[in-house]
Amino acid sequence: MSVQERKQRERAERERLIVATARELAEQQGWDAVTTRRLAERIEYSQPVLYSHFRGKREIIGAVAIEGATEMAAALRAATSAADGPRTRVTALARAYLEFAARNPAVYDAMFELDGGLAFAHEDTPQPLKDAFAALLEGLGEVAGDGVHPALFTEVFWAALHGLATLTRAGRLPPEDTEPRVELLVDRLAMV
Amino acid sequence: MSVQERKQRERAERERLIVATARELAEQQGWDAVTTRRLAERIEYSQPVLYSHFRGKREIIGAVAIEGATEMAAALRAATSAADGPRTRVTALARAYLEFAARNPAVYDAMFELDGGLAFAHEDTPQPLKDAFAALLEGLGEVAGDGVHPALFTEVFWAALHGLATLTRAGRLPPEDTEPRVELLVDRLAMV
DNA sequence: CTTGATTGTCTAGCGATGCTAGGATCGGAC
DNA sequence: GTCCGATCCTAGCATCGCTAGACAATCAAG
Repeated sequence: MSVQERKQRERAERERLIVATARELAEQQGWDAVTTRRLAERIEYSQPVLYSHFRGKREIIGAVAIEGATEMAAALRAATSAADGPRTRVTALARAYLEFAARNPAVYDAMFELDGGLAFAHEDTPQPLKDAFAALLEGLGEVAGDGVHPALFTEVFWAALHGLATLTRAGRLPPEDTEPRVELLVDRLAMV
Repeated sequence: MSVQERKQRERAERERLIVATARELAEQQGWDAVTTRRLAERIEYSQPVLYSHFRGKREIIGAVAIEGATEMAAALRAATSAADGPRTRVTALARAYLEFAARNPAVYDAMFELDGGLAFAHEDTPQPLKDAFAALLEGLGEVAGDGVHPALFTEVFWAALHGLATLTRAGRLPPEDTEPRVELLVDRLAMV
């Protein structure tokens, strides 16, 4: 039995290596540079090995997205738990979100811009994605205001953050004024 | 001279045909289906003809984006001019924006999701793009609130709309609650 | 220890992509 | 009628995601 277990471990290890390498390559040179050939060469295996772990490139992107969602949830919770008072918490959450997007552009793309073949807003949505939204909800629900459903408020606030993140990174918004934008957003949207 | 003029006219006409066909094909089957071969076949010319008009596929996407920006600006102005009172205007603007994105997904992608090789937030930004932002500014500047720069307010409001548009279309947000989201956004962000 | 089968991996190749070089063809100018 | 330049197409390159089939390593059975 031990032999099979070892093989399973090695297989899982290699799968992690694939995901980590894809992510690294995407962060370094963009997702366009993440071709199955280059990826295979970097992990020092041949192309078909990738397909014994994932159904295709989409699933690899999806795996990076899930990994990213886990990290984002942790980053958001770390930011909110270090702040006291609803207003401070929301601001910290917003900054943490935008910083995560700015520091991990490829991961953010995998989560929200690219097609990773993941389900959203369904029951079969992967747990890490649900959890990332839950982390948003935890920090934002308390400032939704009277008579406003926390989930609805979170969706709107999240959409605003997502818009700021993507438009800024795509060069549609000048990056200098990020801070006043965040303050305006929190000032107006959050009922504190 | 007349011969040259006719040829120029025909050339311009063919260029319009290329852009219109690319847009049509993208709306019908998505941008992935817009390959240079398929596009060439539809306009009944060979592939290289495309490259005598555009530097590459990116520039074709960019041309669709510019065309879309012109239309969006017109749609936004039509919506705001038909409404009276700041509050009604902003709501109409938001609805018009989201409706444009929902009804012209491929064009919206060309403008904001794909790389059309266009400059943004610079002096060499194409005029239609500047004008679309100007249309937003016209409708939103008056509700920025005291001490808030209209351009900054417009950026934030726009980012929120963009986030709603993209997250909804990508299936990240359930589409049913679009209307309450818009109302919440206008309620909170606009100082009316 | 040998054998046979199963598992794992690689080489080679398919169709499709964006893009380009070089030859053919057509039309206007003399 | 003849030439020349502009215009367009055929053919091809490198690269893409993905897969079939050959090959080698590994393990259980005799």
